[in-house]
Amino acid sequence: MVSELRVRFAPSPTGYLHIGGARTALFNYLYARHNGGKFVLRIEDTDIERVIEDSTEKIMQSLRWLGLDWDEGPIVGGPAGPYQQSLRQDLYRRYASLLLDRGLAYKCYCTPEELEAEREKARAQKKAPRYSGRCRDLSLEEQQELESKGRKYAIRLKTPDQGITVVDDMIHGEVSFQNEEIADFIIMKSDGFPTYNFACVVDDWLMGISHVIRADEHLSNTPRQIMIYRALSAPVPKFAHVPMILAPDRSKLSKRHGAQTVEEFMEKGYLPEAIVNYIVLLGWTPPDATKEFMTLEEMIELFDLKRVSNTPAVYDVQKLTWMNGQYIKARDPEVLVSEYIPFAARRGLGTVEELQQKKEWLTKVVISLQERAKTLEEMAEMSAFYFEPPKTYDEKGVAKFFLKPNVSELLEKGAQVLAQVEEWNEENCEKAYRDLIAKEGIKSGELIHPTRLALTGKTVGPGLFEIMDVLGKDETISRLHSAAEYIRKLK
RNA sequence: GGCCCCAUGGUCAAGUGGUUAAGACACCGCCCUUUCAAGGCGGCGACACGGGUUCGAUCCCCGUUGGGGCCA
Repeated sequence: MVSELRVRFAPSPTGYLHIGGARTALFNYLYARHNGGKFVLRIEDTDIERVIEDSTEKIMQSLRWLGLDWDEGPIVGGPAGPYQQSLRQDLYRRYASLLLDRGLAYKCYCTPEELEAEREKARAQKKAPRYSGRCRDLSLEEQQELESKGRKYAIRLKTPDQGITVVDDMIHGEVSFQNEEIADFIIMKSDGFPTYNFACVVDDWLMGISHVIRADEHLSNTPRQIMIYRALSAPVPKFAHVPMILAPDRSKLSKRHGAQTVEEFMEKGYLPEAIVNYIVLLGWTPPDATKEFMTLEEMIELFDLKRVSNTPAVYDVQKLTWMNGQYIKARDPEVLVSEYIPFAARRGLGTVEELQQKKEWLTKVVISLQERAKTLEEMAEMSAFYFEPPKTYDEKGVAKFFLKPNVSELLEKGAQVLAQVEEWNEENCEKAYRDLIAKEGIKSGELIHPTRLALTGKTVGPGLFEIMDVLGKDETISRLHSAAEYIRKLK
């Protein structure tokens, strides 16, 4: 039987899914799909102290929202479950005692204080602070004596102290580590829980993971993991350590860097396709390096670990935002309206139900803002004037357009000619206005600018006649009168 | 501290032992236009440094510096 290609994404539920994690998940997903393999999701919640309530759910929600569905894992199940480390504790214990029985691991009774003292001493002598191996050759009697004193033990793996361990990495090539640098390390802590490296290896092995694609930061852990595989007589998978995504200050991504979790981007009105497209380009380029826009399907088609770079990338919100704008611009308005509604509701423009009723009208609103808004949140913000007349007028605009002579009269005339328009649409509004402009012998801007300010309170926005069309006849004329009135009072 | 990884413009990033060293975002200018956005055109801007190897290095090797990570 040809062994199956299986990859996994193994987040630990200590927070939300951030950009870096999402990118790692995406690479795994693409590699699996491109090669017809399986994509497994595993939750590494062994370190219970650091687990944050609900974050498993949040992470899974974010993955789904991005369109990265897993073949095996929580919710969907699978033959190698359970897919949560907290439910696999007996497995870790079983294999740890197996290693103990085979003499490949041993019990260590050292207390944290003793270990710390040892480290201090090493540091004082300017030596590498490594575990001495003092419990390695304890006799059974010695062990029993320590245990009778109530000493707890951790389990350490016996590591070779000569030779080298080579990590054959698909991205970095062969990376060698001196075995003497690696002391006997703990695989089971004295509280009975496995360490990260041990749980990870037991799971990857038992879950049949053939390719471990994960962030660079784990490269240094890999020789230790390889030692565990060997002790377990388990096949060593292929490794691919992808470069990390760094915050703008070039440090590791963390809470203090502001918006960077998938959930936050979702709440700000970024589209999942745009996020996926942006992050796939962080560390990978398609064969045609000038091709930037891709659907998930195209990425699956083109993805190849060989074209993943080995240099860390700083993510740039500006470019993500630009790309999001491009996606909004290209989106089917019918679809975009539904995505826009929750943001409009949050902006206080009505309840979701009310807005749903006005979908047809809102489609026009959305179309008028589509090529201007970079996010859905921004679109909701920009759309506010369609819902209510301006409460105030842009200050600079007032100085520039309202304080000119005869402006209120001009706006009244505008209202008059518009009142004559029978079939209210963009073309007819424009025609009425153009005729008036010609008749008055003025430049078009002299009428158009104050009108925009009157209608929206702003000096920027969609095309004027498009605004009129969306606003409707009565509302347009009423806002023109209000502005004319406002101007008269200014004097 | 020890070990490991990395180094092309501000950011992403292509690329080769000989190239005018792509492209995108951002920035600047011009055009279009009723404004903004979008779009079009153009501009600014890079092979970290020092040694080698070579007829020739951005590319290969070594070191330095810088950044990042892991272990403790």
